[in-house]
Amino acid sequence: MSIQQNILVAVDAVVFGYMNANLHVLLVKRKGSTFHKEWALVGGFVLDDEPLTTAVKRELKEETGVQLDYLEQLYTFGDTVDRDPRSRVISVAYFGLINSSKIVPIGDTDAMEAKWYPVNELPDLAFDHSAILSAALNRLRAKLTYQPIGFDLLPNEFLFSELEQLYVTLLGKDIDRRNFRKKIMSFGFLEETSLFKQKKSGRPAKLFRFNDLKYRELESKGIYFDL
Amino acid sequence: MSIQQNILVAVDAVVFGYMNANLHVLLVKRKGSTFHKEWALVGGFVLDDEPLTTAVKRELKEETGVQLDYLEQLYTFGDTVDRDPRSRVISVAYFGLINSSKIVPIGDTDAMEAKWYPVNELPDLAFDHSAILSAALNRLRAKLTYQPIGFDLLPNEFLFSELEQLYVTLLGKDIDRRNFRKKIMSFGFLEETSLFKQKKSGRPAKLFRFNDLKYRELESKGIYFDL
DNA sequence: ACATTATGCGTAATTTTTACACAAAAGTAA
DNA sequence: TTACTTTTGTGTAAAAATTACGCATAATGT
Repeated sequence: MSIQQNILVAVDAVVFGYMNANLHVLLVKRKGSTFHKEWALVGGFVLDDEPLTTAVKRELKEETGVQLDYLEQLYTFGDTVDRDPRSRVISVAYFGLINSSKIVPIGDTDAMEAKWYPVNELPDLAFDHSAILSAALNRLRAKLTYQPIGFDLLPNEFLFSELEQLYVTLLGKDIDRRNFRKKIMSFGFLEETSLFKQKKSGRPAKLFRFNDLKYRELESKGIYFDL
Repeated sequence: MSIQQNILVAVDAVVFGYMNANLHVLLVKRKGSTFHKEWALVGGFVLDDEPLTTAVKRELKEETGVQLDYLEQLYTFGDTVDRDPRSRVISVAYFGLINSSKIVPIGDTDAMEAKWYPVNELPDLAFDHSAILSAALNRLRAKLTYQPIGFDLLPNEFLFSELEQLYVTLLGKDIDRRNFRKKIMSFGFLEETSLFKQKKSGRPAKLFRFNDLKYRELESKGIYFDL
């Protein structure tokens, strides 16, 4: 078998972070010849002997230094704009989340190269990255309602009101605080800590923790988590 | 930008058909040098200027002559066995369904090259095709419960008992005939025809038809279809 | 005509979801 | 120290959805 192909394989990552009660995406300013100085998703070409997820993590490390808490394959975009005029590129897009307490503020200087953008204040993006980002947003919102994925966007210990706020922000619809709490607690993967957190005013609130082990145990029993 | 890559891009299709009250998969017997005479999914290399779905349809036509009623991207398998020892291959897997009345019996001769296999009597498969098939089965089963995808496996006109049987077979759990019917009918995308079908014995049953337009209208209103 | 097979309904019990209000624990300002 | 504001924490009743369940109808075969 002797196949001659001229298609390049790339990976792109849509990485979401949650800060200031808002969803953010990690973008980098391109330095290459194509789309020079434009904002784009983190990504790049896959090495010959490199697994796809390894490629994603490598690019992420090289370009931003960020480490992921959640990563899954999103979709493969193959019928799109070329990166290099001489060759077609197909891009395997990934979708990642990062724990908000691990977020390193980057790109606040003038010589910035990577930056967290609020999803409702996005700049124009290079390539078809707007389409990829849009697909990732849909996936995130859909997944949020049947998989406890929101915890990967919060710090390890968080207030119930923060969790609630996250859902309100990402799903864009109101939640009844009491019913929400009842539902989440009924799943059994959240545990109270002995810690409290005091805001500027109001009653101090318990901090909660997501018990990943417990979650996996429940999941393996085929239990569903509809919100 | 001058990238030298040695990765080949292929597509593979897991095509499901439903016949004799059983789910089947379309397999082909390989003729190439690698995995010669072994059974495999339909697939092949993507042409340089060819969209991915076009490649899937082309391979399908070339190798089996089958036309699809439903096609969606499944997953990209990239960390797997090489097809060609000289190069790495990543494969974008697709997932397709075919209307059971369009199924052409193939491969019943001795010189067969393509064949419908019942999913519970599968032969060993070439490459990592077992893993791909398994992912497709999971996707099919999951999707069946929130999207009216089962109709693409049935003839245009079908009995309610056939639809019910399909769900029982694919989901592997019992269904209350009356509740099932109520639920499906409540969605509003099934319509009665004036036709009847007579089995060997028993009361003749109405034939139903899936109204795709109506479905899309409902779907665009954001209505969900949980089973 | 009688037994057998499969279709086509309707209603009551149970479970899940939704709606809704008030007390408790802090800070702040008079 | 008291009154006011802010935020957390909980329970119950109404409504909706799901589940369980039985019997009449329309054919075939003997």
